[in-house]
Amino acid sequence: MDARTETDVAHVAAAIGDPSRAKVLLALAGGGALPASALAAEAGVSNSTISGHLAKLLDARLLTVEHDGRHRYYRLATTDVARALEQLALIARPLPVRSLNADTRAKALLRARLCYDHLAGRLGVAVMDALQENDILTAEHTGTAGATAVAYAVTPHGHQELSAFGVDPDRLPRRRTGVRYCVDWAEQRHHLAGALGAALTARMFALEWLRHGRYRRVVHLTDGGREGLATTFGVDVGQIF
Amino acid sequence: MDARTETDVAHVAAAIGDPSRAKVLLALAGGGALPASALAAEAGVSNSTISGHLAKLLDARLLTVEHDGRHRYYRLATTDVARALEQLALIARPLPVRSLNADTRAKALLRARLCYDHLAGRLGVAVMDALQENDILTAEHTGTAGATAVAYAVTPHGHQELSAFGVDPDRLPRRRTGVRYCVDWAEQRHHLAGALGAALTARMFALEWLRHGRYRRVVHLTDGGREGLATTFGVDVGQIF
DNA sequence: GCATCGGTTCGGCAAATGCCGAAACGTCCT
DNA sequence: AGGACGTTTCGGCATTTGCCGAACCGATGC
Repeated sequence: MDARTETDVAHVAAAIGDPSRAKVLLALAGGGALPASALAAEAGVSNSTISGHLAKLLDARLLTVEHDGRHRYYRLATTDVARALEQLALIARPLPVRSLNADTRAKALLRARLCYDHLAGRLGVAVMDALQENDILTAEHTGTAGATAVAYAVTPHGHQELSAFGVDPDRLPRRRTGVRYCVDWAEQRHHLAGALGAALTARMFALEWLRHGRYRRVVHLTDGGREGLATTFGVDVGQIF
Repeated sequence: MDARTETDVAHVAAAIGDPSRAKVLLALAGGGALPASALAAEAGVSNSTISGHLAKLLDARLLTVEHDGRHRYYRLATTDVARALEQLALIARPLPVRSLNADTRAKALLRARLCYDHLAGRLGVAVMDALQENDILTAEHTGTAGATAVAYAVTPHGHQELSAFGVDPDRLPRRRTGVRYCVDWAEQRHHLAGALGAALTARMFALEWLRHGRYRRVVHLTDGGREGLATTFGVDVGQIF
């Protein structure tokens, strides 16, 4: 039936396991696409060096390229790649900060960042909390006592609210799990993922509640966003920003 | 609040990303503990070489050691490590088979294997299916249309059945999610994980339905197991073995 | 059509890495 | 106490790997 055999885990891991390449992947973990030169700057190496790295990442199927004239835009190949990165981050030690710049950026990432295509960090967790408190999402601890399944579901009320907000839960891409969570590596708590998380995040960007930072993965909250989150979803961002 | 900053993904990935070390990790992915010499044999390198590798894996927090006299038993540090390996396997290419031995082993892994502490492979998926068909587990596609949450839960009926089988869903370790699924890298479908999956698997081993193979990760189905699975859970293993 | 620009390829260098055998270490057994 | 055993440490070797600058390639634009 299935021709698949043991898989070459070492090859993929080796592809990720170089500081420069990891920086590239993390820079793309915000779901965006960047040209080789930008990635070279991000990793702090020359163009020729990054080119070799990118070739390796392509070979390992971690990235894809889109040719566009003389530009080549690289992005993560699948959401599975992003998921693998998050899973590794869950195990990894915190990295010592090397510069003031890196420090402020690290702090920004802890506050609010993109986990491929949905909101993560303290803001992501706060939104997740607020959605539950306002009866938009329920944490269904189905099963009994010990055997709790931490499944999240959209309530009927939530269905209304979300539609009013501009995210129709019925019109999400089919082939992807709608409501899903992600364990936030920094907060060790859940934030909203899946198709719904992505759609909600996209809508917030569309409404200019959120803005990309200098690094796409970093997310900034606008004044409108601060107000919108408070009035629409009851998110108190006071603790975060 | 939280002192965590950007994490050193590259370091962990590099630790996994060597063929010998990956073999070690995969050998331990069955949840067992092995001494250094056994791991050396598994990876096909000398004792001195494996010692260096093990030191690296310890440094990256992927393994833990238990000293026992002149033996030292190594095992995966956390379930997160196993999860990361599975996630990487989901991306990785199938590895070309090098020997007849490796081929039969690879086929055995596809049939039935341990995913750290619960059953995976075709058998794992078959059990998962049967549990649902027999109303022991329900796939609650909560939410509407597009926003389906694929949460699994134990039914009241299932609660009875499982208790009768010797797995009390109320007495599972608290600190772990009870009902959980895992995407099987070979089958691309769900198999049962979490505390319940682990308990169920353990019980099957206790009843001698399952037996460890030469490699702990490989699982063999006994005659009793074949019958037990059929009568108790309605699993048809005809297609698999 | 020629200069420019983004990107890859090539050559060469320095550093890191995997590997082994020999030796050292600590534990167990007699 | 002495020998066997499982494991780690050390020294040395061959290979791989990351890095850069220079040259090259193809698309763009004046």
